[in-house]
Amino acid sequence: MRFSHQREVVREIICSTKSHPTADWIYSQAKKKISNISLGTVYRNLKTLEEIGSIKVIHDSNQVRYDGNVDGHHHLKCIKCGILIDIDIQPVFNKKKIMDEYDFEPSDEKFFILGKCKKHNKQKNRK
Amino acid sequence: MRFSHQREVVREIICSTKSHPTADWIYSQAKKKISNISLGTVYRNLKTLEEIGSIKVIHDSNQVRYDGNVDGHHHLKCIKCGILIDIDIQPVFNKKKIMDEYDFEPSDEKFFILGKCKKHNKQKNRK
DNA sequence: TTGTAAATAGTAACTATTACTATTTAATTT
DNA sequence: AAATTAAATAGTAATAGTTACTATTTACAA
Repeated sequence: MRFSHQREVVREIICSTKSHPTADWIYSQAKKKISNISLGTVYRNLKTLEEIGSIKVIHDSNQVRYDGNVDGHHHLKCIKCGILIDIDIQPVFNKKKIMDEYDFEPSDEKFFILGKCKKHNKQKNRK
Repeated sequence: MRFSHQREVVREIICSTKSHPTADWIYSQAKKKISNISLGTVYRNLKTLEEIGSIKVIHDSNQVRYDGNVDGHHHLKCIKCGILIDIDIQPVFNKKKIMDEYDFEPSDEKFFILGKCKKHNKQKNRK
């Protein structure tokens, strides 16, 4: 694949935030560096970057978000403000039951925990 | 809320299948019963039915699907054919760690297991 | 029955994404 | 260093999925 300045800018924007941005936000940030960058270019490069494993796509309800953290991890999602937070825990499940009962061969998991983030829970003893 | 024949038809279509249909498929089925039903009516009723808890919405990659099974359950997804299969297992995770380390108050979970369904795995001793 | 507000059908509008095409550019060859 | 070439781009048009709008219909209460 040929080097592309636009692709590098898009990649850097995604990999330098933990905010799980949308295509539109990435586009607005990219325009700060390349004022005439095209939205189509952003979308094309998002797809390319995902294909080569530089970023991951998160389907968060009806929004598509992008994640520069490509290590296996999962997410907390606040039901009040919608923020997505990376977590490094792995859910445990009965793999044998899945294979035996459903005749299914698991290879990956996507796990979302919904709830209230620190700004929105009712915890009393907050610092 | 007022009774609506259209809403009942939509609900019945969703609740009588395990196929996790899309809005479009529901619309095509609904037309068999009410030939001039409007797609807008289908969408409006999908939203209403979700709000009153009669159905659930599943965000499956870039597709929106509807589920008549409203009991807490999760899904297997085949990476070959895309089929979604209901599973009645619950993932186990370290809730205390989530609360302590992330200051997050979990209330619900969404869990997808990706892999190969019985039609697409490599199991030898199939019946 | 009649009155009414909710729900509908049909259509237009909107949003996110992809497709198209002439031009530009990275990288290779001379 | 200039010429070559195919990949990538900018700008625009098209598409798909969904929501908004409005005149008409319908459930149901008075």
